Amino acid sequence: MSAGRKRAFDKEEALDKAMRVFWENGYSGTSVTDLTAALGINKPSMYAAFGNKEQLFATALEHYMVNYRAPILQQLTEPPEAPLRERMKAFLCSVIDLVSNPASPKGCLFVKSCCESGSVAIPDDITSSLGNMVLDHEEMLANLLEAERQRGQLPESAEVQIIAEYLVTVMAGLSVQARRGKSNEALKALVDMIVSSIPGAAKD
Amino acid sequence: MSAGRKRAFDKEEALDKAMRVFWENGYSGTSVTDLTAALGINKPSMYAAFGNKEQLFATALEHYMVNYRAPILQQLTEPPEAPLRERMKAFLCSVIDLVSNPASPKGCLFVKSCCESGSVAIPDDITSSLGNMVLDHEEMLANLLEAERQRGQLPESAEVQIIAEYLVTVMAGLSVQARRGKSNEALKALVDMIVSSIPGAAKD
DNA sequence: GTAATTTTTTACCGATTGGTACATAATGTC
DNA sequence: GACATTATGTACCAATCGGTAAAAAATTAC
Repeated sequence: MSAGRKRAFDKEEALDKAMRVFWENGYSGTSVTDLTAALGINKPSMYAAFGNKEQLFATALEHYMVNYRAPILQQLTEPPEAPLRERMKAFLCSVIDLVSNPASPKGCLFVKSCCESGSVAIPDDITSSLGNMVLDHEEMLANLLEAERQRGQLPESAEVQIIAEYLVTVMAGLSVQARRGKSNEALKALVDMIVSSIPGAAKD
Repeated sequence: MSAGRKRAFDKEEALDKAMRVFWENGYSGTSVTDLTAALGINKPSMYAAFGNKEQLFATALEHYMVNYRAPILQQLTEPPEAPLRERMKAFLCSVIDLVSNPASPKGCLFVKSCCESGSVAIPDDITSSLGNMVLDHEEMLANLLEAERQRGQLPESAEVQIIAEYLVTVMAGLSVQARRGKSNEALKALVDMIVSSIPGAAKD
């Protein structure tokens, strides 16, 4: 065990709180004072634990992607015996539950950050890593859909790359709609229509 | 004619420049100094002409809605003899041209602002007027679709409200995708898939 | 020309920004 | 207990934030 005074706060808890401040207010809209107030710690403690504002944001964004966004993907693959159409509906409903959860800021932190990226106030490192994240996400979806196609859950002619990009686009749109106030129920009323674009899987 | 020194800059031109700064960097990411630098004027001139930062943003947003976003709606109604499906494609292509125009900031200022809305740094007036704008937009689309339905361009059973919300959702998604770097061509490859969700209009 | 009016320029305001120096407090090692 | 190590609290930094006071410059009305 290393020597020294013990940290008086839980680092993982603090990270989740910081993530929520960024989620609510964005990178530019969040001040270091906002963060330390929400975390209940002083600035030197924050800087010692997380580097600086930019590094804390990057860490918080990754925390969000791993703990909030990534788990939803599971709905798309399980249970494997369910029709793809049903799994897609469940997947989209989970997305909607995330972006319109009453216990969290509205919308998706990732989508919000993408909209903010490219601004002069956003560090270049963050802008480029956000770009990579979207590409990775689309690639993962495309691979997953390709596997479904080979299993016969999509027609042979299905363009999995296009479908993946369509899904990412719709997910981003749902996030914006939730952010501006659309209810969970209103968004779920769109799911059938969204899924009906998927070739083959759309058939009842 | 009123007395006094003449304004040395064109107010409408300055408004368009200010709009582009907000479009690129958002409300929180834009400083008054950024604005005066882009407009080539001093701060007192800006405050005299546009009030303050918040009022200038509200004016710039309206300028955007009227001059950039609203004209696109025309693609959905003209020419009236074209099939709705074709007009919808043209409409979505115009949206894509707006959000991925090389001569403008990427994405849609309106969508970007919706994502920023609700943050503590955003004045409440702006957040609520953004909410109204989305509702107005959806209502306008729904009315327009209802007229098409009565013309026989949509099945009798078509739920025009749902279709309108679906379209607004997809438009927001396209904006986010453009912002994070997707090309005009890549986005247009999604149009057929998007339109194929529209009942009736989807049939060739 | 003179007065009234409006814009521009310069210089400034208090408050807040992200970030840190430094002393103190608490812990583990020996 | 002495010492090295780490965290905390206070107090501060230069820079920038949104916004303005006051004087000079330019214009029209008379």
